[in-house]
Amino acid sequence: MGGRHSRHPLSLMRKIALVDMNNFYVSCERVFRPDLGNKPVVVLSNNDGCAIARSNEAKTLGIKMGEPYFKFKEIAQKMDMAIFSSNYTLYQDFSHRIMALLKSQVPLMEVYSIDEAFLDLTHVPEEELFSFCQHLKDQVRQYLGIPISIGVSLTKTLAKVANHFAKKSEGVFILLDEKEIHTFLSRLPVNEIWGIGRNHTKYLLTQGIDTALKLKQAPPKWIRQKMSVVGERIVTELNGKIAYDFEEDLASKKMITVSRSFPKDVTSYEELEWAICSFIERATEKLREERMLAQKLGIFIKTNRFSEGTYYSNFQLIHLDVASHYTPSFITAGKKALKDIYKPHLAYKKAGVCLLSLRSQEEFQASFLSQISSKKEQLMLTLDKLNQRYGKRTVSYGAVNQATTSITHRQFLSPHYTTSWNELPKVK
DNA sequence: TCTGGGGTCCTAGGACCC
DNA sequence: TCTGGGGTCCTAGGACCC
Repeated sequence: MGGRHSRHPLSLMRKIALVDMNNFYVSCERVFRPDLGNKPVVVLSNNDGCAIARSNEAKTLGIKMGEPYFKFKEIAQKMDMAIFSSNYTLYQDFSHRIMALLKSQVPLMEVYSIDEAFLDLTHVPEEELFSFCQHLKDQVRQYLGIPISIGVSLTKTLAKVANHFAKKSEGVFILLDEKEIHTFLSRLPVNEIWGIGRNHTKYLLTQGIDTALKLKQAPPKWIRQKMSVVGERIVTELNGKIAYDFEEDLASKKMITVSRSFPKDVTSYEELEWAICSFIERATEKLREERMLAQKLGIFIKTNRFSEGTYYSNFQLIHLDVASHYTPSFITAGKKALKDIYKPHLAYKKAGVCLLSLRSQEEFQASFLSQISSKKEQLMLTLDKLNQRYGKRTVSYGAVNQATTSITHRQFLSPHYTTSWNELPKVK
């Protein structure tokens, strides 16, 4: 497959692979149910609300991503479709194992999502690329039972494109040759490009840009004006120049969210408060797992966006005095914020919390300690002056030492991370 | 009856400072 | 009538992703 006549000098040419696990959640379920190999299979979201993964057979039957279950329940029964509630723990575990296997085969890898990873294959000679990828694919299939597709090209965006065509062929697709890139981009609808969503598609179509090739050839300045740097980067990448390089460090999280749709409408303040508190509990748990602290808490509540009548959705952000990972301080703030945005006589369908302004414990600790110690120094200087004026021993230096040590201790070594639920009402 | 959950990045505009 | 200018930081909201 292609690449032999590339005009790029080898030394400058990056080869980037995108590995994508096919119909990932469905494939995980199939590992334990080989009998479902050729049957339509669908995995549902939380509360069994809508389809979030579909086997090829289910796609053929017209089941859309995100389609509510009640809308295709009938056809599901008629076609003997296998339906699963989602099991994220299982999928996460599969993902970790596959990523570890891939990582052991390449010098540089970036995990992009639960079912996708970018690999740097620059070191693999062009004529060996195909078999190298084929081997990766076979290994994952053999050891973990999950089918994957691999697309290789010059940039991440083009690797995504290559992967798109890999899915339509044998699962491996190498797209390095300029002419071939041209050909395949001309066959790709503009909305299939990574980063071009509904809104940009709509706009581009009005401008007569309906294929990836036309976007590639669009003037970058005009694109920048209309679609900001994001659009400009996409064009750059389509032209084979890297705009999104591998992420070096394992970037730490910038936000932690916990939210749920309620299976039934929630009307009482107490139930809502209970939900918010349990979300905060889970969110702060995640925060501690990440070894981080947060200084802001956001809470939101929404009524059903699909039902007629007034739609109410509100969000409230609370600034804590001190960054923390201590559940009760967020609970207190959350309860107060909920009072501000809660409106009685409404049926709430969804609520959630998010933690923002995250910092690593180490970073925060360092700045906190330096603040404390500079305060302490100031205090000591003042004490010196006082003692000189009024005679020594008037004020004890020991007291200052003790106070600062105690503050430090309380801030970082408190064992009381979780809260007790005694004061919270139970939901029947 | 029933419609997911968790993220990232960018921009414009306001507040504030010198 | 004339009414600084530049920088930074923060926030809300939009767009997109899996």
